Formats: sequence, C-alpha cells, structure tokens
Amino acid sequence: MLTERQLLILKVTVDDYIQSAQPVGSNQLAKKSGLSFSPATIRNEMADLEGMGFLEKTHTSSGRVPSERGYRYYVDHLLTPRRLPKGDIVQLRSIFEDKITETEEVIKRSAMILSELTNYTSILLGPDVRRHIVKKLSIVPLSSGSAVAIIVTDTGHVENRVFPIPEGLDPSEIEKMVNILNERLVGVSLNDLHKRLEQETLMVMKQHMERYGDLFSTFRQAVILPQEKNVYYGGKLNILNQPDFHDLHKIRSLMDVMEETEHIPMIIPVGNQGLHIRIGSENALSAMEDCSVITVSYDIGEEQTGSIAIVGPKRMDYKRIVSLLDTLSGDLSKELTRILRN
Amino acid sequence: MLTERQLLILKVTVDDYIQSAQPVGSNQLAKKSGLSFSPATIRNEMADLEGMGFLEKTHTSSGRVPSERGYRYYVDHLLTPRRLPKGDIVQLRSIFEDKITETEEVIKRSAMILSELTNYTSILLGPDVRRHIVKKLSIVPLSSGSAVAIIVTDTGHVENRVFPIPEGLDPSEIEKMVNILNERLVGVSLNDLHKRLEQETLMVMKQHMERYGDLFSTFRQAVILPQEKNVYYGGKLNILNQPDFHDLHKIRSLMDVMEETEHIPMIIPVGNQGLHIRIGSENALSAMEDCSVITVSYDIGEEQTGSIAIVGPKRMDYKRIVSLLDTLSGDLSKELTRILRN
DNA sequence: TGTTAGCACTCTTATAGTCCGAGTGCTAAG
DNA sequence: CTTAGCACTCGGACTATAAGAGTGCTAACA
Repeated sequence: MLTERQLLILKVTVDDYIQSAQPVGSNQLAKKSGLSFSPATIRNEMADLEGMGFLEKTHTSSGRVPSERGYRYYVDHLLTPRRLPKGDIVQLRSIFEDKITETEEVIKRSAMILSELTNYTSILLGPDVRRHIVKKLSIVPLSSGSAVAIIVTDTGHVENRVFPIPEGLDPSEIEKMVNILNERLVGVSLNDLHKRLEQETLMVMKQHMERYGDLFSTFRQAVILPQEKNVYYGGKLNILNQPDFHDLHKIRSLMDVMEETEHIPMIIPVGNQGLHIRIGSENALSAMEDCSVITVSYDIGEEQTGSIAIVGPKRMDYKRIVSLLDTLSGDLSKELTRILRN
Repeated sequence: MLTERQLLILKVTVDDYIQSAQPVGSNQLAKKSGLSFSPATIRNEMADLEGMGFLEKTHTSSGRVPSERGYRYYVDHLLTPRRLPKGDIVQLRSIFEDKITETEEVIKRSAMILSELTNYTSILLGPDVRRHIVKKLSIVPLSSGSAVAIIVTDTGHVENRVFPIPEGLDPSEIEKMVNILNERLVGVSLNDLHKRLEQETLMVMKQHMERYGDLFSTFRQAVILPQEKNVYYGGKLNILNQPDFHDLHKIRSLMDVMEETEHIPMIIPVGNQGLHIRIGSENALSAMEDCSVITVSYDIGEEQTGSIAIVGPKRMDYKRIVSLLDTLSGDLSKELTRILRN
C-alpha cells in the first residue's frame, strides 16, 4: 500500500535521521540524497507517511522524525543488509586471534570489541551454567571448621564455595566422601545436582553413615547455585556518548536496569533463536522505552546456546548492527563449538 | 592565627554548604545557624576567610563556597567525629548478620551497604591475592587436549584456568604430576608460585622426565596470575545522583577511571594504613579533581590488609563518612580475621 | 575598638519580547 | 501528477528588564 516512492522516501528519511540525529526536512533531503523530486513533492509524501504513522513531527513546523512504527517498517522491509567494511571484520576476527582456550574469555572479549565497534552497550550471555555437566567434585579442607567445595564442569567452568564442616572430622573421612560424591554425581548436570544430592544424602543416611549425612547436607547447601549470572558487558558507559540521552534520570534508571542481572531475561528473551529487534516500547522494561535492543543467539556445541544483545537508542544504526551481530554470532558459534570439542 | 569566631564561621559555612550544595551567604547563615553575630559581622569574617584562601566566591556578589584549602582545614581541624546514628549502625551490622563464611562475600556486601548508606561510590579492595598461600593444586582433564588447572589458597580463594595439554597424555601421568606439584608447592605464596614452578620445571627436566617438563611449563603459563583484581564496587551509578556532577563528559571520564582496575592504585594508595582523605586536586588522577576520596585500611588476620574507599564530591559529608569508615573498618577487621582463623 | 545598620552596587536567574531560519501546508500554475 | 510560490508556524538565539540574594563599604553605635 506504500508506493515505491514513499518507500524510498521513508528509507532515506530514516537513514538520514539515524545518521544525523536531526529532524529531517524536505529541502535538506532533496539536496543531500540524490532524490530527483522537488522538495514540495517530498513534502507531500512525507505528509502522507506521517498520516500513516510512519513519521512524526517534533513540533508543528519541524522536520520529520521516524515514529516507532516507522522504525519497525524500516527494519522489517527496508533493511538491506550491507557487507561489513573490512575494518570491522578485522576487528571482529581479532577476538579470536590469540588462541584462547576458555569460553568465558572469548565471550568477554566479544563483549568488549562489540561495544567498541558499535559505541553502544553490549550484553553477552554465556551458556546456561545449569546445563553444564559435572566433571569432578572435590573438597579441600581449609581449617578444622571449614572447607571449600569445588565443582568442575565439562566446559572447564569452576564453581567454588566455602562451607562449614563438622568439627574434628578426619581428612580421610572427607576423602571417602569425595569419592562417594564423584562416583555418583559425575555426569549429572548442575541443574540436577541439588536434587541428586538430596537423594544421595537420604541413601547415605539409610545406611547409618550419619557422619557423612551431615557433610552431604552442608555440602548440598553450599552448592545451591547462586543464580549463576554469566553475563558479560561491554561499553556500559557508552550510553553517555549518545546524544539521544541527556536526561540523567533516564540514564540512571536505564543503567540500573541493565546492571541488575535479574532483569536480563526481560532484555534478552531466553530461548529465542535467531535475530530479533525490539524497538522502544516493544521492550518489556519501561526504562528501555527509548532504546532499541537487537539480540541474536549463538551456539556452543549442539546443545547449548548463548545470546548477544546490543542496547542503543531507537535511532540505532540497524543496518550495521545487524550485519555485525550476524557475523559475530556465526564466528562465535564456530569458535566456541571448536573449543568445547577441542 | 584564626580567631575562635573565624573557626566557628568557617565550620558552619562548610557544614551548610555540604548540606545544601548552595553558596552560603551571610544573612542566610546568621538566620539558620544560631550564630549570635549580625550578618555584617559574618560578612567581614567571611571576607577575611576568603582573603586567607579558605573560602571562595562563585562570582562577585555570590555567597561563599569552601575552597579546597577550606575543606582541608575543615577536615584537619574542625572535624568532630560524630557518633553514628543507630540506623546506620544497624545497617552496617547487617553485613554480618547471616554467617557468611567467605571473605569475598563479606567484602561484596560491605561495598553494597556502604554505597547505599552514603549515596556515594564505594570501592573495596580485598586482601592481596598474591600473598595467599597455596593449599592445594589440581588438574582436571576436560578432553584429550585440554585441562583445567585449579589452585586453592588458604583463604578459600580458588583460581582456575583452562590450559592445553599435550595430546595423548595418560590420566595417570597427570595424576603423578599433580602429586609432584602438590608435594613441592603447597605452602608457597601465589606470588612466588611462578618462580618456583620454573625451578621445578628445570629440576624435572634435568631428571629426564621430559613429558612432565612440557606439562609443567604449560601449567606455568596458565597460572600466570591475570593481575588479580579483587576489587568490589558499590553504587557505581551514585555519581549520577550528585547535584555536583552535571557535565556528562566529566562523569564519563570519572566512571571510566574508576572502572579500570589499572587505576585503582592511583585512587587507593596501597600500603597506607589508617584513614586518609584526599580532596579535589590532591588526588593523583585528573579525572578525580572534583572528587574527594576517603580511604581506610582494614586487617585480615595479622598479615594481610584490605582497603575501603569512598568516592564522592568534594562537598562530601566528611563527618559521616569518616565515622562510617572507622566503624566498618573495625568491624571488617574483626569479622574477617575471625573467618580466616575460623 | 569591635559591631552593626544602612545603602549602593553586582551578578544570577527568570521572564518576556524580538528576530531569524528552517520547515510546513496549501494553492495554483505547469 | 509535479512543482513553484507564499503565508504561516515554531524553536533557538539574543536582548532587555525586573527581582532577589549577596557583597563591600561607610558611618554610627556601644
């Protein structure tokens, strides 16, 4: 229902606004972009586009600014993914240039590079730790009353927690218990670990090995996963560079929301495969109503996935970010899967 | 050389400005604080104080604002440490209310509570990890080509790192090596670990145990301490609440500087015992020239120390912060020493 | 001699008025 | 259907003015 020319003008308008952050007027547009219509024509079309809700005016006689609907249409129909410039590719590849063997390290670097490349804030979610598989459990006594519990998973992730142990327990007893734990719990996912520990405790208790039972249950308490938050940020402060944000209050609440890992699932819908764009009020959190968020998932082996999110102003460089995320998501998947398999 | 009355007026002026963030004038001051002099007298004294460099005017006919020298004098001579209000004490104590067994956890909580209590940013330095003593080393193979190295220290701190291992190494070989490592390196400080490992590698090589030598040296590379940064922040965003900071650029560079662990030694002079106050340009970093930083050290056992820093505007509530830090430093020392000793 | 009232002066802040430029919508001509 | 022309609107920059808070100085007072 939009004419060819309207599409063109919408696209050019959005592009221009994304680039300049200034409301775009008909004259300006006629000159800058090589459009072959007169300003008057453009004016008419813009009025129509405004009527349809794709553009807005900031005041009666101002130039036009894309509405959320405008951005949405732009993103859905007008986005011609561009080839990444060489420089960008080089930088992205630099993430992997030192052969890093740790998943977390790679993700951290990705977050950093991504924020540098975009000047927006990046949020990366690593693989869900709860699905990691226990590779080895151990307990290292620290003193007569405490020990540290260590869980190593198949990905090389290490969880550790100090916990109290009954006074006067012999080291050899602990060793025995660790053996039991390993015998029975290696291969279990962290998610199931707690449940399984409960079963094992009961089992042990039934066999009248009370002392172990105690140890089992304090150990169990220690390994309740502290809501593992493997979230990595890049460029948290980049919001401060965006001319779109000047209200310190809004900035504050936006930063607050992002910092709080509790809110992450609202920012990055979990389980969503592929690339998604949320514009302004499409975001679940009201603190982000002036932002756009682009998310994409990536794979780690066959089973696990992570997510990448870029948070920026609605006036975000969608084209560039989409290309960037597409590429990075692919690269990350490849690299992390390689690391996992070795 | 300052008269009694000048001292009083200086103190009241600084107090008032700290509280109101507004330049304070003679009339205002005469009314609000129960001073028994007329505004004219106060005016004269203020003029003198300005002459001596303790006060400043923001413009020719404005009220007075403390100069850095004024703050310095106030802090050095006019600070009458106040008893903490009950509410504050209750909140401080809440740090320790659940019996937490982990040093890091306690410090984290302290950072949080402290920033809530002050509305400034808190930076806490934990004990220097490099002085921790190795309690146990272990290596857990993840796949044919990689393993994770784990170092547990006497404080329950766990360092871990994934590193590549020579293909086709038998698990039992690894076990042997771990035994050697533990035999020789338990009791060494993390700081010395690297050096010692080098010696051991040579030793092993000399005995023609080449395979181990390889493993030793990759292991050694893995445990190069990644500049251990046990720094904990509270209220990083609190700067945004301070009316003193409005320039987004300055805010940005301030936050940048604080975030960068590299700069921490410039913010918190290491090795300094006791409480220190740095006002404005007394700070080493130019990004902090509008801030005051109050630091205090605390003990962890007999050997180790940590630091607490509060970063706020020069117009900081020195009295309150000093009391708060005094108390917290004492409490932390007691509690952490207890945890360490068990 | 130290203190204070009085007063002229200064400077900031808020408000209102003016002007310019960029932009629009509409009409009429091409 | 397109475009030139034109009247109109509005924000931003600039100026002027008034009010308010504060100062410094002088002179009177205790």
